[in-house]
Amino acid sequence: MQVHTVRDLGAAVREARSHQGLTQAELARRAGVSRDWLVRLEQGHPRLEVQLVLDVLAAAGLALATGPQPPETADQTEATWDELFSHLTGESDNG
Amino acid sequence: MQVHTVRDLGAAVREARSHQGLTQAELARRAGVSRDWLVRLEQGHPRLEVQLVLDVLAAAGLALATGPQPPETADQTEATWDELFSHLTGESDNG
DNA sequence: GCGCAATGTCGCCGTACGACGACATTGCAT
DNA sequence: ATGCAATGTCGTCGTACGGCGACATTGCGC
Repeated sequence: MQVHTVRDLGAAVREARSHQGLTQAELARRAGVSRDWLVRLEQGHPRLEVQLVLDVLAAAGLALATGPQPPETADQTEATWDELFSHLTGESDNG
Repeated sequence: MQVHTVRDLGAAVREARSHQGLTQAELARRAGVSRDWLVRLEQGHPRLEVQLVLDVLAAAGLALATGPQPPETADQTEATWDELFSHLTGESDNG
């Protein structure tokens, strides 16, 4: 999933969290932040400490990668979140 | 390039910047941050505003992506930075 | 040796962060 | 309707951020 704004990060965290059945309180606990703060992240608040964001990403089971922007990118069809998290929500999703 | 800490982000920005022949002042100008701040980012300061970080990433020609952590990841051999930026520093790298 | 550009550092100021505790609201099961 | 868990919001406090301007240092060319 491409990340351009904090809203994207918030959405990713929220998806990952709910797909794992974690509450805000639990994820915040694991990541070492306040629940209050986690709410702000999921809402896309722009002025958050970047290291805390990275901590939460990790605690939520999300990896982050960077690299050169492709010179020109049209519409890249990406997998849905349900697909991305299929290995967490239910191993056997066929049938 | 995997991003785990702010140091990783700082390194990525610095690489991208120098590979494009940009000065700190110029990149800071384009991203709308102070040069002072950009120095802190490249040094891996952990308490930076995440949205500003994203702005600089974009201004430096870096894309950011997130997704579920692979269940188990051994040592993934990645391309070197020189390879990643070959299309910026020199189009023709063959021969 | 000299000048220039780039980088890294410092002190100051206005501002918002991040944690905490309490509360209101929402969603769901019974 | 009731009870409970989860979520979102508010006010307060201590603290560091982010921008600014100036300076020291470094690296390079001549």
